[in-house]
Amino acid sequence: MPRNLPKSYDPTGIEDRWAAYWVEESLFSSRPARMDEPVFTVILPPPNVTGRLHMGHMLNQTEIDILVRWRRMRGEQVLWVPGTDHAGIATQMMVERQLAAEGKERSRMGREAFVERVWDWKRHYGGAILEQMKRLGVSVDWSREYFTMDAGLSMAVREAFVRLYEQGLIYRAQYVVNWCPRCQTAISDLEVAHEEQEGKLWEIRYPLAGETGAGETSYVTVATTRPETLLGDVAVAVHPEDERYRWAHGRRLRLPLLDREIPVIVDPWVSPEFGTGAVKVTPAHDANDFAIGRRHGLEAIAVMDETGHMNAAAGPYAGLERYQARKRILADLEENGLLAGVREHANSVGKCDRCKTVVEPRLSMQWFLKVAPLAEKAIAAVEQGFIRFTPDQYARTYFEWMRNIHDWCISRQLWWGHRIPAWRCSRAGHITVARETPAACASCGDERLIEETDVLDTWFSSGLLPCSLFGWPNRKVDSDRCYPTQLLVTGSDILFFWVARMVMLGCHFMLDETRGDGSRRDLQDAVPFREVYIHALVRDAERQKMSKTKGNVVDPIETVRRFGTDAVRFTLAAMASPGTDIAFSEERTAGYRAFANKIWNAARFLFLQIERAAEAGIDVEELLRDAALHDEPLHDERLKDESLEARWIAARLHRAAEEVNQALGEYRFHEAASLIYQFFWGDFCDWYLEIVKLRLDFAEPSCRGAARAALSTLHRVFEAALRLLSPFMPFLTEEVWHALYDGAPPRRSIALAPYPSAGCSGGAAQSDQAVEIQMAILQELIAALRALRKDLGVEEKRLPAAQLSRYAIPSGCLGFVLRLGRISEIVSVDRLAAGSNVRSAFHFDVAIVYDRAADAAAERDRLEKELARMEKEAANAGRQLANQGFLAKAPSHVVEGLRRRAGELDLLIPKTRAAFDRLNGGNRQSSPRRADGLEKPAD
RNA sequence: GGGCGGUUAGCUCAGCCGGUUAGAGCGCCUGCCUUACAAGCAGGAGGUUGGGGGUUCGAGUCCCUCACCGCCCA
Repeated sequence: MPRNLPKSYDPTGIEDRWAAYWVEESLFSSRPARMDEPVFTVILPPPNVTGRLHMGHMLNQTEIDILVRWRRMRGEQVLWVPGTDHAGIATQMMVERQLAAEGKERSRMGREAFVERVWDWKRHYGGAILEQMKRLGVSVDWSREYFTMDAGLSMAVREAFVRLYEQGLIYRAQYVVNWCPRCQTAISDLEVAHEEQEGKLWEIRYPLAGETGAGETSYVTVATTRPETLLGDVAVAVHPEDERYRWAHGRRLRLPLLDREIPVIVDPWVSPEFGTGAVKVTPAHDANDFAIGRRHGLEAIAVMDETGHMNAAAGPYAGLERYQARKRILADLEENGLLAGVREHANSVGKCDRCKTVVEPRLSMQWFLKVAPLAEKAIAAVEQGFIRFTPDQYARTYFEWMRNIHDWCISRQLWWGHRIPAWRCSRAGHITVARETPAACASCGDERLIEETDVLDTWFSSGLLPCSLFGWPNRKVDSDRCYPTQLLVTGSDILFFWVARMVMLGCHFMLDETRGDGSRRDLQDAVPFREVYIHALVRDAERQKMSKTKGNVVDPIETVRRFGTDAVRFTLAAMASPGTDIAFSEERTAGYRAFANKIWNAARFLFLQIERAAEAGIDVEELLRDAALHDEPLHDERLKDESLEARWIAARLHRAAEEVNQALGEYRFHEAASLIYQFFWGDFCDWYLEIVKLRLDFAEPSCRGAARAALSTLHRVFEAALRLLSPFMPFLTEEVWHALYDGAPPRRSIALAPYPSAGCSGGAAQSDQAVEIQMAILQELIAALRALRKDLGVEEKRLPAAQLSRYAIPSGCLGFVLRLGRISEIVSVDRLAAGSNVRSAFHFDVAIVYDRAADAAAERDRLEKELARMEKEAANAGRQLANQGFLAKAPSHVVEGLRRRAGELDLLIPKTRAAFDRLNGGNRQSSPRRADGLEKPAD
């Protein structure tokens, strides 16, 4: 990498090159070189194998990558394991669509051929999202890439299933489950999204059977939102205390349209306030009705098939699609005079999370996991602090869910996934659950076994990842080193789906597991991870949720192409304040692209100086070699740079490093990003670079020593700052860092270099603080000079003289004050002339000698505002300092600080007021007077 | 219905254990192609911290309440 950089930073080719280099060099593979040391293990939340990278992934991966790069640079052994999820429903749908395009159908090709076809698809297209991750340069260990259907992971899934079954925690039962008629599978409660929707509540008369009662007592009116399920009704239920229906207790009704006789039953579950107070009971198509049916020994009549069409039991309506059936049934009821009324009714409709089809509760045989015993341990693990959530309010959400948990329906009627290891014998229908395909029924020895066709919920396998990825239940070595993982970073949307289930399964299985040395794990070491950081959602710039239908989806790869990965990463980090959603904005990203360019140009400046030094005959390479990887830029005795700016920039670097390290430790990405931004741009570029320009005079023999020292400081601070930035902007820093070492860096990558720390002094030392205070005064002085120039309208090219009182510029600093303040000379005087060319600060009064006055109106305005502000503040301070309560109770540094501030105001207010008064007086004169006047002393 | 979070500059957001003058980026205004950078430099304007009440020597920060917005669960 030559030190010859183009004028502006173009990430395009550079990023591709380094992304490839990091993968080729296996830079982030964790060789188990140090077996005895703990490994900082992180699992990538597996994206769907069908997925394409979206902003949520990029945020997630940027955050993990920053933390992981940071820890790696701090010398920890880090292992970040990437992989993908087989995503049962999504992948099956994808391949079915592909087949449909070829005029083929899954059912006709058979299970084996279909599954083979999905594997084909996976081999061809399944790696897309991982390739995108490679392009983004995430520092994962690619040699450990996983797929949830891999043999080892599948074996763990089977083992987990069998064990849970043997422990009585998995059972098979007829139950009303959430059924998606489009996906044609059961889904879990979590996969149903409830939506408030304007619907209707129909009131239907069920006449008394076998007798013709009179008026109100000749029928019972029920209310329902799903009239088509009426065909499966087996009873009408009322509340036992509901006086309106006491007459109907024990009577029988005639089910409209089908003429089946059904009883009126009483059950306290019925809410008299809802609808008419009488509800139809359809055990096969409603979970609550199913429970009532059980209590009353009622049969369940299914009237729909798995596609949402009416079946034979629906009599004349058989074959109709459910909403067609609803229409027809309503029309027929109306015709028969049985429709008593229709009301608008807002009800919550459950939709399939994946395809948005309205879910149809359906009675079917499914496999369930009894979660209560698992939840108990999962709750204890968080309660006892073995798992910590950030932001911590998620712990409460987690508890809320865990404490109200229902059994988990884990079977799916799909072909793609982990097939449930169960067999049913043909003789008696006994179930045999086994690790290996059994030869005969475990109960009756029947050899005619039928394998279960259902597969497991995808989350069942991802829930096992922390265990299965590190070899559970076989290899202990990896588990001992890598389990528990240290950190999980993920979005709140999968808190229950994934996080909670990993905790349940991890605690359950690992608690039984012994380590390699035979010792048992307690709950503290059975948890799947020690820390969970939950990040926010990425929204668009208008804070709208990104969605394909709205068309406001920001494609990260496209955005990266336009602004560079580093800029996008930095944007995400800078906006990732814990607990707050990110409104992703392109303007902001453009701003951080500018930041990248700024650093690029700072590098160009440094390289130019190195070149100039070399031309002047200085042994630059030696200088740079000595400077490699120094966190203490000023600790080299041979190159002691004792200038104020050198000591200042070193102090700032240490302070920034200390604060960045602390912020990252607490997942405050936005704070870390902003600290680095402020340091690099605000301190290093705006001030230090401008000052150091004056020192780099290699030609003048008397300055050579100082110039050499200054170049060394410049180089060291810049190099350390690159390392500070590297986890946030890995590409730019890698490129510049390699260039800095002219292609022969001390490590293969900046990512393997040490992260800057607060320095051996442990942060800003006493002397550093004095330097920072001194520098702050000089900055204020320079700012005052610049403001004065502007007020007085001094032409850009002109360098007027200045006068200064009450302050002596420290030795060695005059040069840069003149240069940055853009003045020709600065004369110390005892008292300054008064006029609009004067600015006062607590530490100094300064004036610019110029033949024009400032705009009086603007100046008056400014002074008036300043005066008002200061007077208000002084009054406030005065009141507080006179308050005995404050003096007695406030901590001493607060009181001291306020006293000091009051002292400053005591000095500044009279000065400002005098200047203001003078300006008012002066204004009465017709023409602007000369403002260079020394005729009147300032107060 | 239950739970959680939010409301701070034109916009997007910080603001830690309550403590001295509420910050940043972008945008805006003014002037500059000052040899690293116009993706830049310099100077500036911009705030009754959603309303009301309380605790406190002291409240953007803690408590109560109202209004509005959002998320999760049923």
